[in-house]
Amino acid sequence: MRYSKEHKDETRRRIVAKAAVRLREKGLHGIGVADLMKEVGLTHGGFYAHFESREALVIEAITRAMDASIGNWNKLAGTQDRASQRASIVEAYLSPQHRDATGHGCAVPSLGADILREGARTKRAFAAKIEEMVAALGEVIGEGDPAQRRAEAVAAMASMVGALLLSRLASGELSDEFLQAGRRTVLGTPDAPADSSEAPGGARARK
Amino acid sequence: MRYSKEHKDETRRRIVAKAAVRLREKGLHGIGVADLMKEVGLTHGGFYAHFESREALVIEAITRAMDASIGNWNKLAGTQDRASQRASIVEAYLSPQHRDATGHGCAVPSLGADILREGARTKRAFAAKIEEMVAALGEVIGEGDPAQRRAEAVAAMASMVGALLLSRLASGELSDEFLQAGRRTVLGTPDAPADSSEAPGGARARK
DNA sequence: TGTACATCAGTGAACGCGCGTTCACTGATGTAC
DNA sequence: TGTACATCAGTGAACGCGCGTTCACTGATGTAC
Repeated sequence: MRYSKEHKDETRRRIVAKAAVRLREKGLHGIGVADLMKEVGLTHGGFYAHFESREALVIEAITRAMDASIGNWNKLAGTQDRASQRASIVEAYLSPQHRDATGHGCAVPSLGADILREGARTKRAFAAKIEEMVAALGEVIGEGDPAQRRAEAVAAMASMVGALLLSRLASGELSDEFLQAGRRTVLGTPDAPADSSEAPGGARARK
Repeated sequence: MRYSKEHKDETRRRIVAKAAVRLREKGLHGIGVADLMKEVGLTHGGFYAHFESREALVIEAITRAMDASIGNWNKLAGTQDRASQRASIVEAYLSPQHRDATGHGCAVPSLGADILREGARTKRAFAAKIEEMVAALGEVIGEGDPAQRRAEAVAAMASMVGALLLSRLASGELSDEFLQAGRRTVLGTPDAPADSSEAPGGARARK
């Protein structure tokens, strides 16, 4: 063999990693095989030594991206009390950093709509990962019995995904308002339950 | 002139209407000029008698789709007390019907992620419509002073968009759980604040 | 009222381009002897 | 240790296809006379 097994595995890993970033940034059809391989420093013909088809790579890249989210959440489990864990996750998810780092963020807001139009294989893989995300989230942020924890995770995920997507879509002021609203919805209303200190136009503290 | 002015306007309207449906269903690049014109009963060459470019049509179709949402909400204003209006909107938005009717539903969950990768013109048009949606929603469902109403609208929109998107992505059981969770988040927890009657596996009443 | 001409929404072939995939080939390295 | 051969990750031209856009043309109808 020209290259060791490790070399081939490493090349494959680099392709998947790059795809996981670029697909989230540019959409499920936003980058082609040729451009992707060029970014990894190779030519497009070699792609099919690693993957059966473009779709196979897409599924792997998505899986990898979502496993990263799940892994981050699992790592947090048991490190603090549940309320603090919830706060950590929500603050990170609804931060301007996450909003602006599409390529390295959660795949649900950036690729969700795209996935709905893909083939059954891709859709199934994504749906399975969403189940895992809910389960992981329930373990880290939920309180009470399993059903209660799951319900909290489901609700939190919906608000976080919607707030992040809308904060990316909205311009200026409103973008931060979505992040802020999402934090309040999921964490309760810590600072001011019904005050009017958030008059439009005011600067909005983050974090 | 071969056809009256009304005839041309009518043709144009049919193209925009069909595009508004198909784009939401199949994504911003999911239907081409030729197929779209065929669905309207014409050939593709005639397209450019109506639109400067495909992008121009896309912007118009999106605008039309979002105006429909805004119009629906505005129509409701003042017909009931605000709490009932809120319930009407949320029940409709997070209904299985809306989940399953991508082509006729809210453009935000179905096209939001696509929009982020489009040109500045498309992005600006979409952002402006999101502002309008928030404003309309605040008028119909919000309580209190304007800032408070706006904050409620922003929060409600985030939860509704996220819940709908996730309910489309999730398979089986979890799909309904997202709709249910979204309803509870936005409407409060009407039936059972912290009970465990929603054990996984149980049938879930809708409406 | 009747006729010749102008208009222009719609037609359909053609274009240039980018894409996913295929395939014959290369050449560095592991392996057999 | 040294040499001939086999392997296979990676190369780059070529393919078939679909897309957005252009353009010369058509032909039904409005308008001028």
